[in-house]
Parts: sequence; C-alpha cells; structure tokens
Amino acid sequence: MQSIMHSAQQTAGLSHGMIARPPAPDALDLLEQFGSSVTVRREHEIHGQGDSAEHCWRILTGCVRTVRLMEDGRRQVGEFLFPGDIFGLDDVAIHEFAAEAVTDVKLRRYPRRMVEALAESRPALARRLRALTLNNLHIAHERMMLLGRKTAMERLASFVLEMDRRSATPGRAMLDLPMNRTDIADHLGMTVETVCRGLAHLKREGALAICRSGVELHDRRYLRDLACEPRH
Amino acid sequence: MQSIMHSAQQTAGLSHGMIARPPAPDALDLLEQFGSSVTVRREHEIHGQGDSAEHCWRILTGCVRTVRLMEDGRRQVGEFLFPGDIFGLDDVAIHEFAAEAVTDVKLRRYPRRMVEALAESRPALARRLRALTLNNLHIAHERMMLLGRKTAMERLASFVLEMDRRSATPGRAMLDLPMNRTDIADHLGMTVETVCRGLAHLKREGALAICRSGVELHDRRYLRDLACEPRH
DNA sequence: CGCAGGGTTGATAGCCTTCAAGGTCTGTGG
DNA sequence: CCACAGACCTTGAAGGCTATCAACCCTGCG
Repeated sequence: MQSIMHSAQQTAGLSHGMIARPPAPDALDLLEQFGSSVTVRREHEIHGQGDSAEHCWRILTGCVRTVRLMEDGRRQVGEFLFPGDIFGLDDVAIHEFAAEAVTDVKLRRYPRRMVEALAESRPALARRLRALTLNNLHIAHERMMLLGRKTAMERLASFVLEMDRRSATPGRAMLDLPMNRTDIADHLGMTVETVCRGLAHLKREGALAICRSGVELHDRRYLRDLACEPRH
Repeated sequence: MQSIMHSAQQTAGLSHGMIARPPAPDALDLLEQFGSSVTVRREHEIHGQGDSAEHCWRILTGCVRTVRLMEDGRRQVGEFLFPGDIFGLDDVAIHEFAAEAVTDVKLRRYPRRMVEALAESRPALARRLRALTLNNLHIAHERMMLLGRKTAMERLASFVLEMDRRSATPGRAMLDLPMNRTDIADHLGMTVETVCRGLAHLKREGALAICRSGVELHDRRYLRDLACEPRH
C-alpha cells in the first residue's frame, strides 16, 4: 500500500535544492547520478499522453496527476502523486497517461534507458522497480472495485481516506487536497456536482469539515465504514 | 467449446494470425521443469481470495475468471483468462482475487519460489515476467477508463471486441463466450439485466447475433465506434 | 413431466448526470 | 483599500440511465 516513502519535507518551505534525505538507504538512490532537476509550474504538462516514454520522474515537492483523455473529451485522472512517488516507469514505449502539475512541482528526471541498464546489473534496484510496478497494479485493482462497484458516497469516502494515508502526515485531522473538484470527479468516475454534494453530505453528517484547500477529518470510523474498508 | 483452442502464445506477444508455426522459444519454458498438471472442474475454485500466494498457474485449456468479493457480497470479476494466460504471479503475499474455473480447465502450476529464484539467474525470464506484469497494468488502466467513463452499451461493445481479440480466432464471426451473464455483468460493473438488454439492443441494431453460448459478430465497425476504439 | 438455473423482458424507482444559476474566493489593477 | 473579473465551488431542478423487483421463457436433466 505504501509506495516509496513520502519524504517528510513536503510541507517544509526549504530554500533552493536543500532536500532532507530519508534516512534509510534505498536502491532508488542508485539512480541519482543520472537524474536532473526539473521544475514545472502549476497546471503545466510534464509529459503528454502518447509521448515517447524516454524518462521517468520522482517527485520532490508538489502534487502531480496522471490524465487520460478519450477522443470525445471524457477525462480520467489515473493517479494523484506526491513527494517520493515515481511515475513514467510503467509504460513500455509511450506514456498511456499524460502527467500534469497540480501544484508547482520540483522533480528529478531519469532517463529510462539508464534506469533499465542499471537494473540489469543491480538486482536490488530491479526488485525495487518490480515492487513499484506491483504496487501500482495493486492500486489499479482497488480502483477497479471502486469504479465498478462502489456508490458515489463510498468512492468519496475511499478517496479521502486514501489521500490521508498518502499524505505527509497520515492520521492528522487536517488534510490538504491540492487538486480541484473536477480532478477528484474525473478520478472517481463522477461529476463535479456529485463530488460537491457528496462532500456537503459528509459535512452534514459530521464526518469532516471543508476548509480552504482541503478537509478536516472528524470521524474516520464513519468514513471507513462508508468506504467498505473495515480494516486498519 | 472452442475455448479449448485459444492460442497458447497469445501472451507471448506474437501476432495473432500465426498459430501453425512450431512453438517459438519462450523464456517461460524454463518454468516447465517445476510445473505440475492440475485439472479443475467447471465452477470450482483454483485458489481463494486471501490465500497465500504460493503458486502461479498457466492455462492449457478452458477459461478462468478472477473474482473479488466485498463484505456485503458485491462482486467484481477482474479478468477472464484463456489458454496461454498466466495468473497468480502479481500478488506479493496473498492473492487479491480468487481464481475460479469458468469451464473445465487444465492448468500447469508452478511454485512461486521457484519462479522467483529462476528469474534471479535468468534475465530473459525476469524480463518476461516484468512484461507480463506491465501488460496486466496496461489492461487495468484500460478497464479504469471503461468502468469510470463508459456507458453500459460502450462497455458491452468493448467487452465483445476484447473477447474477440483474445480468442483463438480473432476476426472470425463466431465468438464463444463461456462465461455467464452474471460474470459479464460483474466484470463490467453492471447488472445481469442491463447486460441482457444491451446485447438485445446490439442484436436489434444488427451488430451481432446471439447464439447458444456466444455471439456472431456482424458489424465490427459499429461495435468499434460504440466502444470508442477507432483504431485497428 | 416437473424442476432448477440461467436468460430475457417489462415496470418502476432511484441515483447520478445534466442544465442552470448563484456564491465564494483570489489575484489584479485602479 | 476597494472594485472587479474569472475560476472554482455550491446548490437547485429536471431528466436519463441503470438498478431493482417481478414475471416469464427456455433448456437440460433426473
């Protein structure tokens, strides 16, 4: 469930490139020598849908979404990604999804060829990459159940809890949601209006409060029951 | 009963028309020495949801479905699998889905530990396994779009075309569908009744005919347009 | 022949979308 | 500091798609 560890510095307004490293050594650190830093401004594209899959990225700060468009404009947001998350690694030749900056983001970019080559000689890295892909597959399976079988309210509750788990401070009442309602709707297979009404309902039920750019979680039990996730 | 004849190399990435050739060497053949044959009767379980992931399987003949249940009984059919397909390889510790025989099936079963160990020393096998996982992820992404953004009719058209592509004889008019309507419904996030009505509608439109245990495809263009898959 | 299970069709209900309008927030410029 | 514009958010009303409930059909089988 927990992918690569979220670096705790997401919130910190660190100056320049000063990023506090996670203490534990990680096979992914092997990539650093081939990485280059990239900054992308809010709402700008990192790579397009159908682009040649020449690079992958790791998020240092900010939030990224992966997006896919059908020809008639229907939109699917695949994932929201946060500091520590890696994307662009699971596409063979071209990127199935576009990647866009939800907030201003700082990234490290790695050439896929280098990554693959390095993995050939470093089993630990190869295992790490495989674990990333398997985790993404696990997430996709969860989402299939969500999209295929859950109601709008259940999807919303699941979404809020997942965002909490993936946030820099899971368990805190305050939960930042940097994406807008349209993004949430396209992530959950709903409309903007239904997302709004659902959140309003959760507010009336006392499960959460709606803040400036996020929510305050008041009743996790209620949300978990609603989301059909009794565990934890 | 033509499900027996699904080409064994469909997961090998070979083009669809080539069936008669002598079997191309496949890294997966390395597993054979550790395999054991298993037969499972129609509607019986191969492994349960939550079972320890000690084995993976390759289908020789028949059709398998992967199934996941929510606590209140809601059901999601993850995949329908056919000869040549491999399953049970993408779960880390326990199987997220159960696997059940749609028809009588003949399988080869491989111990996961052996597979993983062999992959350590055989890069070709490791790449092959990674390709399988990536392909499954690709399929999951397609299904997210289907479940999140397509209408019932579009899902049905997509389903029929996918079954055709994965059949032993893609492009043939006759298409066997060994699974029942409930399975199709739970695969597409619909109800049995909506599946029936959708098929009846496609029949009225002249897109297909409904046979004993399958369909006869009459208007692929119509289906492709409906499924939002203009390519091919 | 009767039964059982799956398939099909009809009627109704409800959830969610669509369409519409107003509200709120934020950044900008006077 | 205030006014304003635009984007985003929220809420209301109506409609449509799909689920639900119900009945019937069809087929295979003991």
